[in-house]
Amino acid sequence: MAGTRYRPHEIEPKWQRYWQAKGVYRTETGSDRPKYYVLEMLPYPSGVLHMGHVRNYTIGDALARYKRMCGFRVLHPMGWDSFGLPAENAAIKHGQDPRDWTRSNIAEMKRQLRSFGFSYDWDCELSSCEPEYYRWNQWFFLRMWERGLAYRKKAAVNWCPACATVLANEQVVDGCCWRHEGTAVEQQERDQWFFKTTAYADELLNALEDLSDGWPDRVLTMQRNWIGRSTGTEVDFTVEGDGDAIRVFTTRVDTIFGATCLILAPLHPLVDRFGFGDRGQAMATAAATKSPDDLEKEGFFTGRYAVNPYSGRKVPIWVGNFVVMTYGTGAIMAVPAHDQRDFEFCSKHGIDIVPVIRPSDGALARPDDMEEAFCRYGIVEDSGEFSGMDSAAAIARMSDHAEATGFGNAAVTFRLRDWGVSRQRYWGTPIPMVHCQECGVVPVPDADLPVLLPTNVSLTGTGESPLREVHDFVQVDCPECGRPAERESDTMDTFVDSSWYFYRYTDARNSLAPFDSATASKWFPIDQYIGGVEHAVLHLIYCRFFSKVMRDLGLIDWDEPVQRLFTQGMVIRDGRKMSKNLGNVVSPEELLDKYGSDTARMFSLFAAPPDRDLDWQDESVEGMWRFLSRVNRLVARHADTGAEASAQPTLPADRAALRKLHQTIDRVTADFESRWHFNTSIASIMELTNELYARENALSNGVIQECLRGLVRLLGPFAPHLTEELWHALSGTGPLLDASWPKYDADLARDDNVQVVVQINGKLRDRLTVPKGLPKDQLSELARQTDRISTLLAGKTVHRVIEIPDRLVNFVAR
RNA sequence: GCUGGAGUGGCGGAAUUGGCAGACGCACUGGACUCAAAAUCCAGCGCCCUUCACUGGGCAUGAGGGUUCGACUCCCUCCUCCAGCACCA
Repeated sequence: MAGTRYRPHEIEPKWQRYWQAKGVYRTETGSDRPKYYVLEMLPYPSGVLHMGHVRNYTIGDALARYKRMCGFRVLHPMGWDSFGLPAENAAIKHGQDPRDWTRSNIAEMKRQLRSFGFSYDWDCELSSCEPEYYRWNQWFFLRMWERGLAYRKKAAVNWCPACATVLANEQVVDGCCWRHEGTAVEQQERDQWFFKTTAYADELLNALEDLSDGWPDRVLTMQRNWIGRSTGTEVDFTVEGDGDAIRVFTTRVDTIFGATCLILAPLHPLVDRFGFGDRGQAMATAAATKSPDDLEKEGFFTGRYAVNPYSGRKVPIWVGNFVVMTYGTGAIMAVPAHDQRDFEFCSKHGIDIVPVIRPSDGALARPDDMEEAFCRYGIVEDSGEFSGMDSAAAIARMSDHAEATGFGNAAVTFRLRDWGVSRQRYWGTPIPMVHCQECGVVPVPDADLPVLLPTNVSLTGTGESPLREVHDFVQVDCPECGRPAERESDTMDTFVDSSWYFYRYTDARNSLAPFDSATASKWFPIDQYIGGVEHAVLHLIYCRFFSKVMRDLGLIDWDEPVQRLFTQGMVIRDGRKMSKNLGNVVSPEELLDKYGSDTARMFSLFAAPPDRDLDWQDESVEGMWRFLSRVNRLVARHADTGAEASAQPTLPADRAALRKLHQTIDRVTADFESRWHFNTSIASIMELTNELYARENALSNGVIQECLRGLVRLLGPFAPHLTEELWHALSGTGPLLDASWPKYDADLARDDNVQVVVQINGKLRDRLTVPKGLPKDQLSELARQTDRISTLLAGKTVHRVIEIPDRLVNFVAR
């Protein structure tokens, strides 16, 4: 029975118990209803739900409920990204076991999620720190190893002193750690495991085009930039004296006759060979700790020369701090006349400037007059047989020439690097590899998976993997020769865990495989993925890479896992992102205690369109509480009347109420189907509520029942507890999710009369109420006859009449 | 520097296709109810001018220009803010 007071703290737990007892959110399988997979990014179990989570899950939950009511079978799962540093740091700080800490956080967060009433099917819950899950990380690692997609190499890697571990390139932000703003990332040489993401660089880039319908432009652009494909030419310069070649990559081979020196990256192997290894190291370290803006271009001459294969010109070999080892070939040709950075470097160090490109409408610059490089395309000069060509033609011909002569070729370079997955930390998936003196690097056989993460490890946070000290773990027999060997002690980046988890949801208890392909194919691709934009180039590239690998392993037969992606905005308060550090957080728990979850959900959807940042204002939450109370009171007054719902108008006001109802159905449905501007959906439901309040006593019983049932169902995806309560009171049945989404009736929604605006010379002068659909000439005739218009038009000549039926008449008059 | 997004009342925001700018909500003001308060209900609420009042008029969507009968919306120039990328050769 609906009470007259809105009491969320009574009804919310009641209906949560009811949903759980009835198994309302269990995923429906084996029906022929169309599928819909709605997924929210899984949280790290920090133990505290914050407003960002609530916003994310409220959007997903509204969509899941809407689709359910529209007749889809919906997969709406939730899990835990439960490996990672905070657990380990808590262990170091408070001496707590990471496993216990994580599990109790999960229990707490799950309780919070349940108290919000999100419609998750907890039967597919997964937690990445459990062996049942992470054994499949290891399984994927072995498959990638077999295909050469997982490999080990010594490399300069990003080292965060605060995390005491290595970071992937994607985890370095402005030269600092993504978790430790202000902690500069250092470069260290280490043996590391990598996943060969670059093997799919072209495909990852090209497939972005297919995603353009369902993914935000912002994310597509970010990924495009991150992959950073650029086309150019690779050219060998021969080192004088020892016949070695230095290969450079350039996008402007047309300028190569103007190359006046070569510049090597400080960590280029030749720098060491020339005897400047230490100096190069020092330079690399100094450069890595500064942002590009503050870095003066510095360098030194190696005393060696190389020969330009096109011109035969002998050029000095320098080392420069602005040349990056990890891009292109780690060496560049400097063309100071046509590249601004080279210009600055060469001017500073007294290296020749030789212009070879002139503007198509001008003359070749004189080196002494140049104040900056001329970087645009133009006409090639002083370049032997290529002189006189325009840049584009020269680039093509010169690349061909390099290839024909054998000193180079056209080439494509990517900014994307292979994904470094080694972490020198405890709380992650053990890498399933063994190092044997005899056999080298040997994979752990499938039959021996999972390689269990040992317990009772002493955690110090010193920088070496804590697992190195666990002798039972490290000392193993070589799987190949049986002799004593050492287990790999690095663990995997936790982004490995989240790269494929959404497949596991479809078959979460499978102990024979990561998932069953046939089962997954019943749900994939993910119809709608929802999460924060901060994962645009981390998770969202890694998971695309994983899907491509899985496809090549024959596990799936599609290319992309996520059909549509939605990135929600941040929650802001006092102009800043809500964060514990800034002390401006609103805890969802507080909100729950004060208003209940429906109010919190409604507000987080109403305050801003979901893709924009949400400005949190405490007073506005109060307004949402008032609205729900209003709905509750309205429905309570008409529940239990025994009246049947009827869409037949009998009283004069009935027609208007039904019209408003169907106009609202139209708007809310449209918002779900296209724009996702739930703030306007809720606004229109408020309008409907206001209208019903205003007409309440003038409506027939049948029509008011009809309108209320419509109202409650429209509100259902946003405020599930209150509407469940009201739906039971109105209809005597439930759950509301089994009720169908209200059907829009265009006839009922149609206005009989419309207000038409009358303008003179584009200025609003009068309004007119006319029957809808009134033809053009009749409309302007009526408009002309009104008192105001006829007065204003008197003595003027009407040159033109613009008529938009049902909207406006504009007299152009003088 | 490059790329993407945004700029509308005191505030969050609306205007879906070039057609009434400010829906809906917050805050505020006034009224009703009440012994009183809370809650609730009703009304008002961009700026300026005009009128005792009814009213009437002008201005206004970051700035300036353009296209159009008509521009928050399209085009050009510029400013500010947010985000991402960046000696990427």
